[in-house]
Amino acid sequence: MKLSELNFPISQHGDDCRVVREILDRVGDKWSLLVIAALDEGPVRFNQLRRQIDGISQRMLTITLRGLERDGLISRTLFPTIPPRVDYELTEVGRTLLGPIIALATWANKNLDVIKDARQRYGSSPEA
Amino acid sequence: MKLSELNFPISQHGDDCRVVREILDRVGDKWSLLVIAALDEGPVRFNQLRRQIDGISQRMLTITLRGLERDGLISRTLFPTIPPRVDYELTEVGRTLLGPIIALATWANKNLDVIKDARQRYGSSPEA
DNA sequence: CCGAATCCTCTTGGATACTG
DNA sequence: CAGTATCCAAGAGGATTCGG
Repeated sequence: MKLSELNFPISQHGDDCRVVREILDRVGDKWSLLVIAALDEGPVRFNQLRRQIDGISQRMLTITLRGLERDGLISRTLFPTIPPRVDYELTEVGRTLLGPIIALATWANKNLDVIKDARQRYGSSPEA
Repeated sequence: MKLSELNFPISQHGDDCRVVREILDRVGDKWSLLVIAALDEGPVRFNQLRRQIDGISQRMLTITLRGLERDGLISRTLFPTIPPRVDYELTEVGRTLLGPIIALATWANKNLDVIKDARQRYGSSPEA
């Protein structure tokens, strides 16, 4: 399959761009895919997510979760207990994103070493 | 398949992150995937790419191409003619990325409308 | 525990002008 | 044609502090 076959309604020339771009604008940020990946196995609480993702700040976790909720990819459930408890969970739509993510992750697992090697060589060739 | 099954050598808890993150750090920028997509059908020259991608600046095209070349995803061929001519082409490794990209693009085509609708509703609920 | 608000820094990336 | 170099604006994102 060619990428150009994907944009039936939209483009004529190189607008393969548009579609790819629009996804990247959603999930291409620093944390979105990680949050989705972290929700792979079921509902998770806020601070649990925070520990799980490692490196994410409270602020960015909140922002990322809001964005994903806003786009209908995750759902937020508040238990009005004291202290409060909030569960985040993938929606039906959100779960369908796991496929592409796994495809990317699998690719990464296979090719990360190759890429790192390539970078090594590239970095050492200009000099010396 | 679960995402957690992917990280055989690396992690123990939520480090599903690492792998996904490392790819995103490579191709998650504003232009990399678009350049790769643009090279889908074969070798392309610099300014041809520039027109094809639409919106990319000369500077960013150069930077993006260097990065992808450095990582061994594309190859650069210089024809020392006057005026000079440079062809960019996906490498073997680079072509394998087309699969995951297409998976993402396909997902986007299916779900972009759903996402936009979700955002509409989300935006209108707080107020009113 | 969950989150909002403020501040401040660093990176990304666009515009422009110049070279071989 | 195919870049490189410089300048600059905008935004992403971290640290910290406060609130329910």
